[in-house]
Amino acid sequence: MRYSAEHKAETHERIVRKAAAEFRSHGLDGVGVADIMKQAGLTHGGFYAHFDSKEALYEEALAAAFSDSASQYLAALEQVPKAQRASALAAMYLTPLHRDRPDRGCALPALGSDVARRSPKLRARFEQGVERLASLIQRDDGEAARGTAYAQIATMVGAMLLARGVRSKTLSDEILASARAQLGAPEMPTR
Amino acid sequence: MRYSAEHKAETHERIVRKAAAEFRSHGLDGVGVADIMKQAGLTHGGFYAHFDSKEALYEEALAAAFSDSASQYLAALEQVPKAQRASALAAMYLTPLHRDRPDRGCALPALGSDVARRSPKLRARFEQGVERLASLIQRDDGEAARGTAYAQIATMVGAMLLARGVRSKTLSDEILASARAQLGAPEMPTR
DNA sequence: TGTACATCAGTGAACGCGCGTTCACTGATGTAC
DNA sequence: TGTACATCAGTGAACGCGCGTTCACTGATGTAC
Repeated sequence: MRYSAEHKAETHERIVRKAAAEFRSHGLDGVGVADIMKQAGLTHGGFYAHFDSKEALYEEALAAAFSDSASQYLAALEQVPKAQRASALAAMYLTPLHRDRPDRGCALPALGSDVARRSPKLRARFEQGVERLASLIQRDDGEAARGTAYAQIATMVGAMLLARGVRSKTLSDEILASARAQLGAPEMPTR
Repeated sequence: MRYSAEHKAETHERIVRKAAAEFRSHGLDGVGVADIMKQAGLTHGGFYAHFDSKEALYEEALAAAFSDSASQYLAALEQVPKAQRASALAAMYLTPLHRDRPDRGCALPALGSDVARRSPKLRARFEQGVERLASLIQRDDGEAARGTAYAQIATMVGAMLLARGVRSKTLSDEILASARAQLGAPEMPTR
């Protein structure tokens, strides 16, 4: 059955979106091509009409994950005065909801350990995600501002990583709370 | 060929040590039982004389990884006045050498994303690693001190995660440097 | 003390399963005439 | 405008490979007598 070009583009995007969620939930090795295709309502054989390899999907899915979360944060931060954006981002980021829903959250803590061992191409995508998140909270483009932004992103990402890895919910909450406090994030975050 | 009890214990420890290094380098799914046994100078069949399953090895290897790095840091920090220990740990931790040698480094950034999706048992081990690292820099046992310690660990772990994930060496160095600056770490770290 | 037997760490072949990828095929729709 | 052919997204079986795990076997050493 032949389909139109728009139909193909839609299908392609649907696969990428599902993959972006599944990879963040279960890791790059934790989901198979067949799983993802099934989630997109297709059979596994058709995968290669859309992608050269699973690796190619990694790249698109990672980019999609960053686009999702970045635009989410961007929309919310637009309504916040520049001076408060850094702490507002921390407040949005460091929530129990974000911890408990990695499939919809930031790909940095979800896939960081994994991506560090993958291809330079994939790490270049990861890098774009880091830069994008950092750019949300840079007040100006001085060197010092860049440095501060990276350190804050590191705190956010590290806190999320630890909060997800730890077994005790109490400790997990405490880790998020202490990172929020460190970054001057308001107590009860919006969103 | 039968061996003495000490021989068995030595072999067991050798397997665990190799596993601790290999898992940190290549991830829990990135190394097979056969790889590890080969590294320990044995064949894969003998694995089950030492461990019930690969999962059991995960647990021992993670504990061993934390013991290694914790005792390493502990020895160095003993010679540092209590008030400077937090920044001294940051200086030791946030080095290019640590970034480039995950096999000998902290398991938190190396395996965090992975462990977050594993069994509660494994996450309990991970939690012990977090507590251990945090305890190195707690000045007293007040609640505030605990919180500060967690936030600092998060910054260190997050910075290492990002520094390893990013493709550009320049950016990677910059991330480490900004986290060091954030944590008041001396410029040229020992070790 | 010397001897026969039991033990069990380690070997290497084999099993079963899942996964990425390939391939022959389908059939609805676009295109050429 | 109508018709024959070409295209190609999607199907589902199959392939090949790696991996965790099992198993029959080995043989040096500990133990019982």
